[in-house]
Amino acid sequence: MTFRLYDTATRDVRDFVPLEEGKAGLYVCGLTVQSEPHVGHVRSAVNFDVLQRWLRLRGYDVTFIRNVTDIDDKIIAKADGFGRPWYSHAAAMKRELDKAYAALNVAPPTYEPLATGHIPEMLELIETLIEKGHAYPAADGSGDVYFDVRSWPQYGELTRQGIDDMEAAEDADPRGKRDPRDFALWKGRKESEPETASWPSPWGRGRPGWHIECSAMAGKYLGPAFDIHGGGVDLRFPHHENEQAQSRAAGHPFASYWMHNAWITTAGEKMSKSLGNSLTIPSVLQRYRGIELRFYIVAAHYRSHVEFSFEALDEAAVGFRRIESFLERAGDVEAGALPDAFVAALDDDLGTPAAVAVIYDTVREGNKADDPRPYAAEVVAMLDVLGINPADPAWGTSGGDDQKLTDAVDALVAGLLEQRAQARADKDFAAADAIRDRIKAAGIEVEDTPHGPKWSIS
RNA sequence: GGUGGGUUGGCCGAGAGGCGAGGCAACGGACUGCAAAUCCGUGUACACGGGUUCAAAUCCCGUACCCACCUCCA
Repeated sequence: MTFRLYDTATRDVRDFVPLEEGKAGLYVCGLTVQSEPHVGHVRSAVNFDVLQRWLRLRGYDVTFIRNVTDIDDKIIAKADGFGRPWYSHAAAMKRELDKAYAALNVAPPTYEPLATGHIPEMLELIETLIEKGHAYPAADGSGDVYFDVRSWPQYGELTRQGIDDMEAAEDADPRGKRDPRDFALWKGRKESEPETASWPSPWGRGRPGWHIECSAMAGKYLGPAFDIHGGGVDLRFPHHENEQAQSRAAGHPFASYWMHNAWITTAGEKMSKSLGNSLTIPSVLQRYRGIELRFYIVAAHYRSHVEFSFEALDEAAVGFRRIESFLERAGDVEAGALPDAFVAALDDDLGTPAAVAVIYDTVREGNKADDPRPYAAEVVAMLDVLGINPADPAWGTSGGDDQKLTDAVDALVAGLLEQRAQARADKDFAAADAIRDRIKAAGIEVEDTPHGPKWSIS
């Protein structure tokens, strides 16, 4: 059985055939670090994290590049609002992003290049495009350089659009463009912009256009041709279309497969960066554990639109706790083998919903069995693939004060449970229940198990 | 105008021609002193109208509604 994935470019599910046997080169568009990350951003990261884990488990030597855009219009504009330089703002938001990734157990990529660290590579690519007749410096002396879409007949092939069918942007400032659809490879510095946000170039000081960074960095770290390019659906056009056009026009075959994750919306609206609402990662993590949010994300297919709601997240969290309590009952086990159905699910375009169903089936079998451990071993292995194994150290240890607090509560509850045990032994159930109710009033649930009573925070 | 996607039971969410994915909730039962947990059972769900087929949620035609992208976006 081979891994199959949906390729946006061909619009069908195809066998994954890497360019080089046993290796997989993966480039994913990360974020523009302009504001706090929200649930939608993290969905993309989690989806591609699962892809990375699956490819590795499938035996591929994976090179995973996920870039960070740390210079662009919005960053400059937003930094102004904070009263700090653009680079300071970008760095601060990058730290928030890293925290969010860590909180969701998103494994780090092989390398995480910054746009500002690759200006020479971009300039080189732009010059190649000019030499080949696919780009030109603006005639208006602005210092801008544009990609000439009319010079590239395949323009629009990724998203199956004809140039003449495209609407020109309403706010399109024709500037020095030959065609309104031409896009900026390089932006000449404007007087209003900070000097620090510009770099020297053959066309004067300026900064890179948005798309060129990905072409340059993918080329540098993965080579002119690589296997998979990913990102959110919104990036298909213009970003990915432009990336592909400029890379291929420069003579690079570029990506073999394109993967795009769907949106998470709220109240029917997409989470735009401008909303800045309650769905930032820090705010969601005040109410739910990272592992619960990740489970919620992974329980839906990456290509399906998700309408975010706290009710749905609640349900997911409750369901996930059933898996966790099964593992607690089973005790410590090593990861075992993956059930065939689970492997088949992930091989089929990362079918995580079907994979989660296999986890639940296994949990049920384990709950029925005299010895749950073999089942727990399978469950642990499956959870590891999805990045939601509660025992994974990535979720952090609750040591220190938490542990001291737990010990203190345990000592107090233990005394009460002894009294209750005595009452039960005396068949004085009214007294026994009164003790249990009193403990419950403090927010602690008592359950009787074959191994004696157990308490947990309710 | 162009391009892509969607509409599944009380709710979430898979599936892409033929045994009702899975979860949450609800109800009944087993277990329990009672609970909890766990297990067993209970649902005739596929936007609408036609069509193809022995068989359609799944394919075809049409209709309605929703969403995304068209140079800031995960």
